[in-house]
Amino acid sequence: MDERKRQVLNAIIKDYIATAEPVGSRAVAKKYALGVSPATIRNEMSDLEELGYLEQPHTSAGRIPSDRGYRYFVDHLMEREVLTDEEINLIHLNLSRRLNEVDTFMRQCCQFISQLTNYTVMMIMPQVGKGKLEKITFIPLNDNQVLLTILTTSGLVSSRLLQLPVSVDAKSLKILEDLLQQKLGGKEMKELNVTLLREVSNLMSRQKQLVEQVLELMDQALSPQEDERVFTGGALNMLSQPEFRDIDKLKNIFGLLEEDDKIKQLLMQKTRQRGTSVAIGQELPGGKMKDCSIVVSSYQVLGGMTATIGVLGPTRMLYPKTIPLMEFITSELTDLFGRK
Amino acid sequence: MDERKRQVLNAIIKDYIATAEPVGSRAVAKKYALGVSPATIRNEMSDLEELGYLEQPHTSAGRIPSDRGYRYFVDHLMEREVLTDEEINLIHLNLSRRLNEVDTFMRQCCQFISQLTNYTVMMIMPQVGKGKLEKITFIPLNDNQVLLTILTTSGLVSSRLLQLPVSVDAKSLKILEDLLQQKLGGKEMKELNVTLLREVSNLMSRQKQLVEQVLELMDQALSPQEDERVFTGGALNMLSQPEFRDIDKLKNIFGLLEEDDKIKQLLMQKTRQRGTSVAIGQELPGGKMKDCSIVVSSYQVLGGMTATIGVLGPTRMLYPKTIPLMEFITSELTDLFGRK
DNA sequence: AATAGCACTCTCCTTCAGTGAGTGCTAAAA
DNA sequence: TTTTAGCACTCACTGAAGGAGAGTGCTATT
Repeated sequence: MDERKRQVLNAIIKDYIATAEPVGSRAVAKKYALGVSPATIRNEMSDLEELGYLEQPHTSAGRIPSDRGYRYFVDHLMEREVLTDEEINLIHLNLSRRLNEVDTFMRQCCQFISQLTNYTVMMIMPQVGKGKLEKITFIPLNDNQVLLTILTTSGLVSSRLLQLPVSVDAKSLKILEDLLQQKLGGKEMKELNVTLLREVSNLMSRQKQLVEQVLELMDQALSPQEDERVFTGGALNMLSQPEFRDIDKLKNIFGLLEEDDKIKQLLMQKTRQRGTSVAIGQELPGGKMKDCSIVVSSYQVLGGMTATIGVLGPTRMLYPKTIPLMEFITSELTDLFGRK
Repeated sequence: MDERKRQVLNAIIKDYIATAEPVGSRAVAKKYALGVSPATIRNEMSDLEELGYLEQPHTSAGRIPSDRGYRYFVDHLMEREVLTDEEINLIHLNLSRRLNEVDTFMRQCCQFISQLTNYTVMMIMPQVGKGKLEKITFIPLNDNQVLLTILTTSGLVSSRLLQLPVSVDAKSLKILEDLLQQKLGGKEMKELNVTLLREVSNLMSRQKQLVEQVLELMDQALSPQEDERVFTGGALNMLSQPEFRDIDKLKNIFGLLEEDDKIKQLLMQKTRQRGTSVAIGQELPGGKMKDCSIVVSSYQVLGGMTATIGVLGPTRMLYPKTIPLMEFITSELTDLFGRK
């Protein structure tokens, strides 16, 4: 893999990313003045194909990058674009705006990033289940309804509405609250399973039935299923990509976007790596997304938890732009959620 | 418009709904034994076209229903399908399941209805802003964060996290809470604008600055924009409709689905009518959705508020199935939210 | 008033040749 | 040995032409 091969590969990938059309030897020689003739380029292209970096849709067409080609491009060739001041300002403006409840914030964030990148965005929420419980509160709303709010060390608030089958007076509730606070405060959220809760319930022998019911509701409300919400935005952007003119491909992708579990799987797989990573084409699980890539980036929240953002686009993605963008955004988010 | 014309129109629309292909005179005569020859049918079809109920894609093709034709079908011709026991059970099962926080419930509801109908579903949440304020609570979480929860007469809870720029002690907060409760309790939510809040703030002269800030945050948090959340589900279903093989049409529709404001507009327009109503093709505003219809249905929530569900599909929609389905679902929801 | 017959229209499909972009190979030049 | 020019070849794409098929509209007949 000598220097000229790299130049040729770089040129082809850049051109293909820009045009979505197979790139011919003549075009490379012309646009990216490498000082050699098309014939020479052809030889190099032939070599690159043999090495697995390029593909040919049919014998008399130009070349397109293979997944492996993109991988090499991302790892070794591309020159990262530097964010413009304008973009930086825009990001600051949009991310610093009133720190809402997590839910709203995530939704806005998705929309904003999808506008910025022109790709589809998927996010998973910082998992409440992973911090330590800091404060637990019951608010009696009326005889049957109680609002349960939980604050974790990560600074996240999660609130759930509990429908009680029997009425409870405020005093009993207060006692229960104090007890739970005392027993559960400082514990890891994920330890709050039925077993532990039941232990507590044994202590409250007086109103055993009530306690049991409250605890069961709590357990249910805090289940991971409820916990790890998935957000998406900018699915529309997929429709503008020429590679997804085909309805069947679109069906695959939109099908995935409506299944939260699949998205989680997709994002979690890459989350272990710190910072920003890329999965290209076949590197994605399932095989249904062979023409897609995702840029996955995590940000830290207080308490050592991570939240994850994924940008989904065609393999022919603007990596040199998208990757720095996501790195910057997640570092901003880490800042935002990292300081109290 | 004699009986036979109606039979012919009915037959054509039923056939077109089933096949999405222009319907010819021969096909009508064969499948829907009307006891007359294709030639006779042709004459009737020609008349129906003159009356505006049918259209012809080109001279030598069969006929397809016009928007007006569908309208006549929905209003006068169609035989409503009766829900099967299976469907009724399924609906019961899915709607009665644990009454979660509104948010989660709405999301699940959207998904469920889109699966049931095979169309795209849009919902707007019961508007918190339309009930009366019943109970207001501050929960101090730490020095800077306060959780504001509001219960309305409709039985809905809405909670918002407030970030205070200065720290507040619990006692002051309690005083403020009591005062707000006293002054604002029983007031219509939509009256809770800055003016009224400021009035309150004048009463709290001691800690004026703090109060101002809290109130401003409250006002912001309760703004209608935050209030009227829009949910969608089953956008994927659109991709299976043959009329939306065309990417540009899809873009229009998906574009709309990502704009909450447009959806609100769409649903609100029809909401005034009680019960279930249908908007067909050009009857929809904007002109971008000329091949779509929506079935809009509202359900009542305690306190006289209404929430709205819209089912979006092609004009060639299974009206006889979808309309009864939506009527049943909304009546179930009214039941569910109507009883305490 | 309903129907059979028939010419006519228009789309869709297939075929076919022409065009152009691009390759791969070979032989000559550097 | 590497690079280049030349050239034949391949293959997708386009547009024209022709045939098939579905369906209509008109007219004459029942």
